[in-house]
Amino acid sequence: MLRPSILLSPAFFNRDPRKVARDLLGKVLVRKVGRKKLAGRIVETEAYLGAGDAAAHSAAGKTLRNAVLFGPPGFAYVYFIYGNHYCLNVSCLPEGDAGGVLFRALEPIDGIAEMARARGITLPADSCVADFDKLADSKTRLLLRKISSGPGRMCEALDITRERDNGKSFVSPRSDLRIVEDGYRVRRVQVGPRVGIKKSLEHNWRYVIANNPFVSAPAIR
DNA sequence: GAGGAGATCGTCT
DNA sequence: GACGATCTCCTCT
Repeated sequence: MLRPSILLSPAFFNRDPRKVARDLLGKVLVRKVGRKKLAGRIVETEAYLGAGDAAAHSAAGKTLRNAVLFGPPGFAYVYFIYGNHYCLNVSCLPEGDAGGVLFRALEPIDGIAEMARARGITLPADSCVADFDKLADSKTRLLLRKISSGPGRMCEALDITRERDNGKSFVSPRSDLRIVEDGYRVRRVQVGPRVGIKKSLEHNWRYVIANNPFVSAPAIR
């Protein structure tokens, strides 16, 4: 069940992607599919900058694919990767400056059964993330983790595709893709190098909620 | 549990 | 034509 929530404003995203990435931890990503609501707490992000960041899609300048990153802050940049997966980002910085935050993992909190179904996962009837730590059944814990622990998994769980969602606003109350603040407080944030890239490895621009079981592998030590 | 390899296709050069 | 901000399955330990 969600607590009362406040929609994040464009100003929240109109900042350095590294600050946005850190501050997004603990916020809730909400997806509306018809009358159903799917939601998950953001537990892992990565920041990508513009021209100075060789690992960023925007490093080589504006193209048809990455145009959203150069647009106004608070919009969805969705791309297709490895012939199999979609990845979801949010644009940061003012229009004209490229920058974004990649969502890497969510802790499912609403519409869990629907998200599991979208991933082809069948959950036991009594499974509930609220008491994850008390779940004795390690198989159920593993299944819950597989719903949205990874950028590709997360997009599949939320039914996000480039065709439908690229360029969508995260900050409009009418959008079916929103990020809200529900008062959750992050106790500790861990930082580390970004995953799956070969350039700019010296930067620790991956942010995770410490000890959260829904963070994607490899965990930061 | 860890590590390796294959799948598969859009984007860019 | 090469590469990639990934995931899953399979094998080995």
